Amino acid sequence: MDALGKQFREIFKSDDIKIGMSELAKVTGVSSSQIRYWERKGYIHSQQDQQNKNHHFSLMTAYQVRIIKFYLDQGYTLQVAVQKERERRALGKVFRHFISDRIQGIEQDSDGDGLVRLGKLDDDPTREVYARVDKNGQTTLHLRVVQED
Amino acid sequence: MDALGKQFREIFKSDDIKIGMSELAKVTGVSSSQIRYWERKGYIHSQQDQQNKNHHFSLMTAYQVRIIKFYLDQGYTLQVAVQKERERRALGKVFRHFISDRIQGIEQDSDGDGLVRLGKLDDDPTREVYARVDKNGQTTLHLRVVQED
DNA sequence: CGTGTAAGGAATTCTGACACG
DNA sequence: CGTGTAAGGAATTCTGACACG
Repeated sequence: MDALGKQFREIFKSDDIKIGMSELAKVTGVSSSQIRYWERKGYIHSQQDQQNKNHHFSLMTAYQVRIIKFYLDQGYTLQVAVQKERERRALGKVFRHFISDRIQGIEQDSDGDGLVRLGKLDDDPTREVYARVDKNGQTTLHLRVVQED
Repeated sequence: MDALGKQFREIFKSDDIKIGMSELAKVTGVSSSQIRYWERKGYIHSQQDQQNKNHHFSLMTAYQVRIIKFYLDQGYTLQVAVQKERERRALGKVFRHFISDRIQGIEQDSDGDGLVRLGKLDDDPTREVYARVDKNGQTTLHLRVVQED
Protein backbone atom coordinates (compact mmCIF):
# COMPACT_ATOMS: atom_id res chain seq x y z
CA MET A 1 0.00 0.00 0.00
CA ASP A 2 2.94 2.27 0.57
CA ALA A 3 4.24 1.64 -2.89
CA LEU A 4 0.86 2.65 -4.21
CA GLY A 5 0.87 5.79 -2.13
CA LYS A 6 4.16 6.69 -3.67
CA GLN A 7 2.72 5.90 -7.04
CA PHE A 8 0.04 8.49 -6.57
CA ARG A 9 2.73 11.11 -6.53
CA GLU A 10 4.54 9.72 -9.50
CA ILE A 11 1.28 9.53 -11.31
CA PHE A 12 0.61 13.12 -10.53
CA LYS A 13 4.01 14.27 -11.61
CA SER A 14 4.02 12.33 -14.87
CA ASP A 15 7.32 14.01 -15.68
CA ASP A 16 8.35 11.33 -17.99
CA ILE A 17 5.44 11.64 -20.36
CA LYS A 18 6.50 13.31 -23.53
CA ILE A 19 4.43 14.54 -26.43
CA GLY A 20 5.41 15.42 -29.97
CA MET A 21 5.20 18.80 -31.59
CA SER A 22 1.93 18.22 -33.37
CA GLU A 23 0.31 16.89 -30.25
CA LEU A 24 1.57 19.90 -28.36
CA ALA A 25 0.11 22.15 -31.01
CA LYS A 26 -3.19 20.33 -30.81
CA VAL A 27 -3.63 20.45 -27.06
CA THR A 28 -2.48 24.01 -26.60
CA GLY A 29 -4.09 25.62 -29.62
CA VAL A 30 -0.73 27.08 -30.62
CA SER A 31 0.40 26.37 -34.17
CA SER A 32 3.50 24.34 -34.78
CA SER A 33 5.15 27.21 -36.62
CA GLN A 34 4.68 29.27 -33.48
CA ILE A 35 6.13 26.51 -31.38
CA ARG A 36 9.10 26.20 -33.66
CA TYR A 37 9.71 29.91 -33.46
CA TRP A 38 9.38 30.01 -29.69
CA GLU A 39 11.82 27.19 -29.39
CA ARG A 40 14.31 28.86 -31.70
CA LYS A 41 14.13 31.93 -29.49
CA GLY A 42 14.75 29.87 -26.39
CA TYR A 43 11.36 30.55 -24.83
CA ILE A 44 10.53 26.89 -24.55
CA HIS A 45 12.63 23.79 -24.71
CA SER A 46 12.28 20.28 -25.97
CA GLN A 47 14.31 17.19 -25.92
CA GLN A 48 15.52 16.18 -29.33
CA ASP A 49 18.15 13.53 -29.47
CA GLN A 50 19.20 13.95 -33.05
CA GLN A 51 18.55 16.32 -35.85
CA ASN A 52 15.45 15.70 -37.91
CA LYS A 53 13.91 13.48 -35.28
CA ASN A 54 10.81 14.08 -33.29
CA HIS A 55 10.75 16.72 -30.64
CA HIS A 56 9.71 15.59 -27.21
CA PHE A 57 8.00 18.10 -25.01
CA SER A 58 7.22 17.46 -21.39
CA LEU A 59 3.78 18.06 -19.93
CA MET A 60 5.31 20.95 -18.02
CA THR A 61 6.11 22.56 -21.33
CA ALA A 62 2.57 21.98 -22.48
CA TYR A 63 1.31 23.91 -19.47
CA GLN A 64 3.87 26.58 -20.09
CA VAL A 65 2.74 27.00 -23.67
CA ARG A 66 -0.88 27.17 -22.59
CA ILE A 67 -0.12 29.97 -20.22
CA ILE A 68 1.95 31.91 -22.72
CA LYS A 69 -0.93 31.62 -25.13
CA PHE A 70 -3.27 32.84 -22.46
CA TYR A 71 -1.27 36.06 -22.18
CA LEU A 72 -0.96 36.38 -25.94
CA ASP A 73 -4.70 36.18 -26.20
CA GLN A 74 -4.92 39.03 -23.76
CA GLY A 75 -3.01 41.17 -26.20
CA TYR A 76 0.51 41.04 -24.83
CA THR A 77 3.46 40.72 -27.14
CA LEU A 78 5.22 37.39 -27.20
CA GLN A 79 8.14 38.67 -25.16
CA VAL A 80 5.92 40.03 -22.43
CA ALA A 81 3.76 36.92 -22.41
CA VAL A 82 6.86 34.80 -21.90
CA GLN A 83 8.02 37.08 -19.13
CA LYS A 84 4.68 36.88 -17.36
CA GLU A 85 4.65 33.13 -17.63
CA ARG A 86 8.04 33.00 -15.95
CA GLU A 87 6.85 35.10 -13.06
CA ARG A 88 3.83 32.92 -12.70
CA ARG A 89 5.82 29.75 -12.64
CA ALA A 90 6.48 30.08 -8.93
CA LEU A 91 2.82 29.35 -8.30
CA GLY A 92 3.02 26.10 -10.15
CA LYS A 93 5.96 25.12 -8.05
CA VAL A 94 4.01 25.87 -4.90
CA PHE A 95 1.20 23.70 -6.15
CA ARG A 96 3.50 20.80 -6.87
CA HIS A 97 5.14 21.00 -3.49
CA PHE A 98 1.76 21.07 -1.88
CA ILE A 99 0.64 17.95 -3.67
CA SER A 100 3.72 15.90 -3.02
CA ASP A 101 3.99 16.89 0.63
CA ARG A 102 0.42 17.19 1.74
CA ILE A 103 -1.43 14.35 0.12
CA GLN A 104 -0.52 11.93 2.85
CA GLY A 105 -3.09 9.31 2.11
CA ILE A 106 -6.29 8.60 0.26
CA GLU A 107 -8.74 6.10 1.70
CA GLN A 108 -12.34 5.06 1.73
CA ASP A 109 -14.17 5.01 5.01
CA SER A 110 -16.90 2.59 6.02
CA ASP A 111 -19.61 4.79 4.51
CA GLY A 112 -17.94 4.70 1.14
CA ASP A 113 -16.86 8.31 1.38
CA GLY A 114 -13.35 9.18 0.34
CA LEU A 115 -10.89 10.67 2.77
CA VAL A 116 -7.83 12.67 1.79
CA ARG A 117 -5.43 13.03 4.69
CA LEU A 118 -3.45 16.26 4.65
CA GLY A 119 -1.40 15.92 7.83
CA LYS A 120 -1.08 17.71 11.12
CA LEU A 121 -1.76 21.33 11.90
CA ASP A 122 1.46 23.20 12.39
CA ASP A 123 0.06 25.11 15.37
CA ASP A 124 -1.54 22.12 17.00
CA PRO A 125 0.15 18.82 16.17
CA THR A 126 -2.45 16.86 18.08
CA ARG A 127 -4.90 17.42 15.27
CA GLU A 128 -4.80 16.67 11.60
CA VAL A 129 -6.77 17.95 8.67
CA TYR A 130 -8.56 15.76 6.22
CA ALA A 131 -10.99 16.27 3.39
CA ARG A 132 -14.06 14.16 2.97
CA VAL A 133 -15.41 13.50 -0.50
CA ASP A 134 -18.93 12.12 -0.53
CA LYS A 135 -20.59 10.14 -3.31
CA ASN A 136 -21.80 13.28 -5.00
CA GLY A 137 -18.28 14.62 -5.19
CA GLN A 138 -18.95 17.23 -2.50
CA THR A 139 -15.82 17.90 -0.50
CA THR A 140 -15.63 19.21 3.04
CA LEU A 141 -12.72 19.90 5.39
CA HIS A 142 -12.45 18.50 8.88
CA LEU A 143 -10.16 18.24 11.87
CA ARG A 144 -9.62 15.15 13.94
CA VAL A 145 -7.38 13.98 16.73
CA VAL A 146 -4.20 12.48 15.38
CA GLN A 147 -4.07 8.72 15.36
CA GLU A 148 -1.02 6.96 16.65
CA ASP A 149 1.15 5.43 13.98
CA MET B 1 -6.89 36.11 -12.48
CA ASP B 2 -10.02 34.06 -12.27
CA ALA B 3 -9.43 32.67 -15.71
CA LEU B 4 -6.00 31.61 -14.58
CA GLY B 5 -7.40 29.99 -11.47
CA LYS B 6 -9.69 27.99 -13.65
CA GLN B 7 -6.75 27.17 -15.81
CA PHE B 8 -4.97 25.56 -12.90
CA ARG B 9 -7.69 22.99 -12.82
CA GLU B 10 -7.70 22.42 -16.52
CA ILE B 11 -3.97 22.10 -16.41
CA PHE B 12 -4.24 19.53 -13.74
CA LYS B 13 -6.85 17.54 -15.54
CA SER B 14 -5.08 17.57 -18.89
CA ASP B 15 -7.84 15.31 -20.17
CA ASP B 16 -7.28 16.27 -23.70
CA ILE B 17 -3.66 15.21 -23.87
CA LYS B 18 -3.33 12.02 -25.83
CA ILE B 19 -0.34 9.80 -26.34
CA GLY B 20 0.39 7.13 -28.92
CA MET B 21 0.84 3.45 -28.27
CA SER B 22 4.61 3.50 -28.31
CA GLU B 23 4.74 6.45 -25.95
CA LEU B 24 2.31 4.67 -23.66
CA ALA B 25 4.55 1.61 -23.76
CA LYS B 26 7.57 3.72 -22.97
CA VAL B 27 6.16 5.58 -20.00
CA THR B 28 4.46 2.61 -18.41
CA GLY B 29 7.06 -0.05 -19.02
CA VAL B 30 4.41 -2.28 -20.58
CA SER B 31 5.20 -3.62 -24.03
CA SER B 32 3.07 -2.65 -26.95
CA SER B 33 2.11 -6.24 -27.62
CA GLN B 34 0.77 -6.34 -24.09
CA ILE B 35 -1.12 -3.12 -24.64
CA ARG B 36 -2.60 -4.44 -27.84
CA TYR B 37 -3.74 -7.58 -26.10
CA TRP B 38 -5.24 -5.71 -23.17
CA GLU B 39 -7.12 -3.49 -25.53
CA ARG B 40 -8.42 -6.44 -27.52
CA LYS B 41 -9.74 -7.91 -24.29
CA GLY B 42 -11.45 -4.67 -23.40
CA TYR B 43 -9.34 -3.99 -20.32
CA ILE B 44 -8.24 -0.61 -21.58
CA HIS B 45 -9.57 1.65 -24.27
CA SER B 46 -8.18 4.06 -26.79
CA GLN B 47 -9.56 6.45 -29.27
CA GLN B 48 -8.86 5.41 -32.80
CA ASP B 49 -10.73 7.21 -35.50
CA GLN B 50 -10.00 4.90 -38.37
CA GLN B 51 -8.44 1.55 -38.90
CA ASN B 52 -4.66 1.48 -39.21
CA LYS B 53 -4.26 4.91 -37.73
CA ASN B 54 -2.57 5.85 -34.51
CA HIS B 55 -4.15 4.93 -31.24
CA HIS B 56 -4.71 7.78 -28.85
CA PHE B 57 -4.60 6.99 -25.19
CA SER B 58 -5.54 9.47 -22.51
CA LEU B 59 -3.31 10.17 -19.55
CA MET B 60 -5.95 8.48 -17.44
CA THR B 61 -5.31 5.33 -19.38
CA ALA B 62 -1.58 5.71 -18.83
CA TYR B 63 -2.17 5.79 -15.09
CA GLN B 64 -4.50 2.83 -15.39
CA VAL B 65 -1.88 0.82 -17.24
CA ARG B 66 0.75 1.71 -14.68
CA ILE B 67 -1.41 0.43 -11.89
CA ILE B 68 -2.30 -2.78 -13.69
CA LYS B 69 1.38 -3.35 -14.24
CA PHE B 70 2.01 -2.71 -10.57
CA TYR B 71 -0.32 -5.58 -9.69
CA LEU B 72 1.12 -7.80 -12.39
CA ASP B 73 4.56 -7.24 -10.92
CA GLN B 74 3.20 -8.41 -7.60
CA GLY B 75 2.40 -11.73 -9.18
CA TYR B 76 -1.30 -11.41 -9.92
CA THR B 77 -2.76 -12.72 -13.14
CA LEU B 78 -3.80 -10.15 -15.69
CA GLN B 79 -7.48 -10.63 -14.95
CA VAL B 80 -7.01 -10.09 -11.24
CA ALA B 81 -4.72 -7.13 -11.79
CA VAL B 82 -7.36 -5.50 -13.94
CA GLN B 83 -9.99 -6.21 -11.33
CA LYS B 84 -7.88 -4.68 -8.59
CA GLU B 85 -7.22 -1.61 -10.67
CA ARG B 86 -10.95 -1.13 -11.10
CA GLU B 87 -11.56 -1.30 -7.40
CA ARG B 88 -8.77 1.14 -6.81
CA ARG B 89 -10.10 3.61 -9.31
CA ALA B 90 -12.46 5.10 -6.76
CA LEU B 91 -9.45 6.52 -4.96
CA GLY B 92 -8.31 8.33 -8.04
CA LYS B 93 -11.73 9.84 -8.36
CA VAL B 94 -11.58 11.04 -4.78
CA PHE B 95 -8.25 12.63 -5.48
CA ARG B 96 -9.52 14.47 -8.53
CA HIS B 97 -12.57 15.75 -6.71
CA PHE B 98 -10.37 16.95 -3.93
CA ILE B 99 -8.14 18.87 -6.28
CA SER B 100 -10.85 20.53 -8.27
CA ASP B 101 -12.91 21.48 -5.22
CA ARG B 102 -10.35 22.26 -2.61
CA ILE B 103 -7.59 24.13 -4.35
CA GLN B 104 -9.35 27.45 -3.98
CA GLY B 105 -6.39 29.65 -4.66
CA ILE B 106 -2.63 29.76 -4.88
CA GLU B 107 -0.82 32.94 -3.94
CA GLN B 108 2.47 34.31 -2.78
CA ASP B 109 2.55 36.24 0.45
CA SER B 110 4.77 39.19 1.24
CA ASP B 111 7.55 36.92 2.50
CA GLY B 112 7.68 35.08 -0.79
CA ASP B 113 6.14 31.97 0.69
CA GLY B 114 3.44 30.21 -1.27
CA LEU B 115 -0.06 29.85 0.11
CA VAL B 116 -2.54 27.24 -1.01
CA ARG B 117 -6.04 28.05 0.18
CA LEU B 118 -8.18 25.01 0.86
CA GLY B 119 -11.40 26.61 2.08
CA LYS B 120 -13.47 26.68 5.23
CA LEU B 121 -13.71 24.06 7.90
CA ASP B 122 -17.00 22.27 7.73
CA ASP B 123 -17.44 22.31 11.50
CA ASP B 124 -16.38 25.91 11.94
CA PRO B 125 -17.03 28.11 8.90
CA THR B 126 -15.37 31.08 10.52
CA ARG B 127 -11.99 29.53 9.88
CA GLU B 128 -10.29 28.32 6.81
CA VAL B 129 -7.38 26.00 6.18
CA TYR B 130 -4.36 26.91 4.13
CA ALA B 131 -1.00 25.37 3.44
CA ARG B 132 2.18 27.40 3.49
CA VAL B 133 5.05 26.39 1.24
CA ASP B 134 8.34 28.02 2.16
CA LYS B 135 11.34 28.57 -0.08
CA ASN B 136 12.76 25.19 0.82
CA GLY B 137 9.60 23.47 -0.28
CA GLN B 138 8.58 22.67 3.28
CA THR B 139 4.82 22.68 3.63
CA THR B 140 2.83 23.31 6.79
CA LEU B 141 -0.88 23.49 7.50
CA HIS B 142 -2.55 26.41 9.24
CA LEU B 143 -5.91 27.82 10.24
CA ARG B 144 -6.94 31.43 9.98
CA VAL B 145 -10.05 33.52 10.39
CA VAL B 146 -11.99 33.70 7.17
CA GLN B 147 -11.56 36.90 5.21
CA GLU B 148 -14.61 38.62 3.86
CA ASP B 149 -15.09 38.30 0.13
C1' DC C 1 -4.03 -17.47 -21.38
C1' DG C 2 -0.55 -13.81 -22.27
C1' DT C 3 3.40 -12.01 -24.51
C1' DG C 4 7.41 -11.55 -28.06
C1' DT C 5 9.29 -10.95 -32.70
C1' DA C 6 10.24 -9.85 -37.66
C1' DA C 7 8.43 -7.48 -41.87
C1' DG C 8 6.36 -4.33 -44.62
C1' DG C 9 3.09 -0.90 -45.72
C1' DA C 10 0.74 3.24 -44.11
C1' DA C 11 0.27 7.47 -41.78
C1' DT C 12 2.68 11.10 -39.41
C1' DT C 13 6.05 14.44 -38.62
C1' DC C 14 9.79 17.24 -39.44
C1' DT C 15 12.56 20.67 -41.76
C1' DG C 16 14.18 24.77 -44.62
C1' DA C 17 12.51 28.05 -47.61
C1' DC C 18 9.66 31.63 -48.80
C1' DA C 19 5.89 35.05 -47.97
C1' DC C 20 3.92 38.86 -45.38
C1' DG C 21 4.49 42.75 -42.45
C1' DC D 1 9.09 40.74 -34.95
C1' DG D 2 6.02 36.73 -35.37
C1' DT D 3 3.36 33.52 -37.97
C1' DG D 4 1.48 30.77 -42.16
C1' DT D 5 1.94 27.64 -46.10
C1' DA D 6 3.29 24.05 -49.55
C1' DA D 7 6.51 20.14 -50.55
C1' DG D 8 9.17 16.35 -49.97
C1' DG D 9 12.07 13.34 -47.49
C1' DA D 10 12.78 10.96 -43.13
C1' DA D 11 11.55 8.63 -39.07
C1' DT D 12 7.82 6.41 -36.63
C1' DT D 13 4.04 3.54 -35.95
C1' DC D 14 0.75 0.19 -36.86
C1' DT D 15 -1.03 -4.29 -38.08
C1' DG D 16 -1.68 -9.45 -38.82
C1' DA D 17 0.74 -13.53 -38.55
C1' DC D 18 3.26 -16.79 -36.25
C1' DA D 19 5.69 -18.75 -32.14
C1' DC D 20 5.69 -20.42 -27.42
C1' DG D 21 3.26 -22.33 -23.58
